[in-house]
Amino acid sequence: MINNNRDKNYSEWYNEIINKSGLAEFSGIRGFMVIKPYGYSLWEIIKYELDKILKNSGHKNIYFPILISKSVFSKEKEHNKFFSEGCAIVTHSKIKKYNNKSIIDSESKLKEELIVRPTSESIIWNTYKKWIQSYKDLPVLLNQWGNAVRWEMRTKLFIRTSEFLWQEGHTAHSSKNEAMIEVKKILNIYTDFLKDFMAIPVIRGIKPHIDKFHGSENTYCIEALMQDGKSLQIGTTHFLGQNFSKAFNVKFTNFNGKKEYIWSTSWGMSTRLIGGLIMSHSDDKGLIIPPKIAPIHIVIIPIYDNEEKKNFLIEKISKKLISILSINKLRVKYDDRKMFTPGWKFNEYEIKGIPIRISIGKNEIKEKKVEIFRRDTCNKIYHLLDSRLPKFIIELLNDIQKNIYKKALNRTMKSIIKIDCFNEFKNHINNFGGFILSHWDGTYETGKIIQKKTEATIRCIPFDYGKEEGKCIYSGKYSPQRVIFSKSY
RNA sequence: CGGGGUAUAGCGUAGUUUGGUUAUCGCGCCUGGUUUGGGACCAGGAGGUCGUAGGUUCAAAUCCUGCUACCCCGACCA
Repeated sequence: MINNNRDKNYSEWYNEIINKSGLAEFSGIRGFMVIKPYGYSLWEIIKYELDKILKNSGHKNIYFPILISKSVFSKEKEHNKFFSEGCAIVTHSKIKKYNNKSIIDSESKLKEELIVRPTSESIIWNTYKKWIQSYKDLPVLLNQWGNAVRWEMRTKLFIRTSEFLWQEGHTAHSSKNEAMIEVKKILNIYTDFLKDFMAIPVIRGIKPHIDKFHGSENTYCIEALMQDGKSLQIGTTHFLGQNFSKAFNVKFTNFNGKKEYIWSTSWGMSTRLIGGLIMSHSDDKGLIIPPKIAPIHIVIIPIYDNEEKKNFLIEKISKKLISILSINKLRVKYDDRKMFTPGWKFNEYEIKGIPIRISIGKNEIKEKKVEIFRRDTCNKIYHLLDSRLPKFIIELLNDIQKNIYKKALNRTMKSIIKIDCFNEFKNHINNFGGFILSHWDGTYETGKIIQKKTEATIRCIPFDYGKEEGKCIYSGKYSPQRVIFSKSY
């Protein structure tokens, strides 16, 4: 049972879901998270599926060190300035005992401080310059799975933690056009991944310049709407232009024998995906996990009887069902622990968001059927214990996947609204949240004033909405198209 | 980083105002038994440097100070 109510206290509901489902907890060091077995198995599946897609699209994996020397880190000025505001710095290499206390050995001070990577552009571009000489070496399409550390002021499990796990792609291209294509291609890969695997609909767009990745020319993003009406930036891709190749002096010789700076991109999605997943789908009974990324698709719970004979039959039938489902590549768990009652187990797996639960007891044996519970709707279905059952379950999983997406899509689409009056805008954002399509004059100042007065920010200039000219909702000045406003995480 | 709040067994808590026996209760945990169709029941048991470091006092969970962590609000937020 989740005690907090989604509608009343969203933040505490979110924390309770994570705690009770066993996904993660804070570690005792501010902002750093322990990902527990169930949470990590979820991350492993997300990683496995996304990794497969990235490899299929021509990317290879690499691994760069977690530490970056201060001088390398400092070379690209804009990105350096920004990340310098909050990073972890390694300065010493030894600890010694002094008056029975552990203290840093000042003699072990490093000649040059090392930065725990907040992102890897600098070290990667410092290395790429050794790898790239000719147009024949291009494109470089690499991806890294790792962690990053950013000294965050205010943290929230999975949504913003001081250390997070992610993938960061870093590509090098011979032309601006090719780099632009890459940035948009990855954004579409992310969009499809969110839709097809995580069942999360997103809005694609470009970040206003005031909100782009520092060191990039442009940042593209996908934004997802959470159940409390706030937006979450769930993935980004950056067109870095020639900023990093110039900062690290990475040139290639083109077809005509002339030297040119390289065009580059970077892009990433992180453990924030899990936060978005929780806030998109879960309800007051716990997590709801789309089958495609569920660590367990089906849990089978035997309901025991007093009579040994019947128990034997229950187990025999359960095990047969498990083997059939496993052959169909379904992840099945059989929970025959006798120290927990069926009711206890039902609650447990509902909190954990397992898509399908099957109960088998004396009633099922008598009537040669099974009780099937689907987590997304909490409906119970009965199906005969026959050869059509595996197919039925596979189709049911597909249906659950679709239904979870449909629900999130309806919620998101229903929230999108065009507003042209500032008072109406203010009221709407406070009462309903959601995505608001309004005109903006494109200036930093107007964006800030609107944020101060409404708490809403410009999430993105969307690709798929609001392509008409108009007047800024606040200043009345010219606006080339509508942008997406919302409160956000 | 600023403002506010909190910290007592694995979790949730009483006790703190007004210092004074052996720190309260529930859940969980362990043992035995009966149970098992929506978080079972009975009996017995274990578990505490009261966040941490100091200070005041005959005496500190309780009063004072520093530190740390967590929660809420704000600032910040590829």
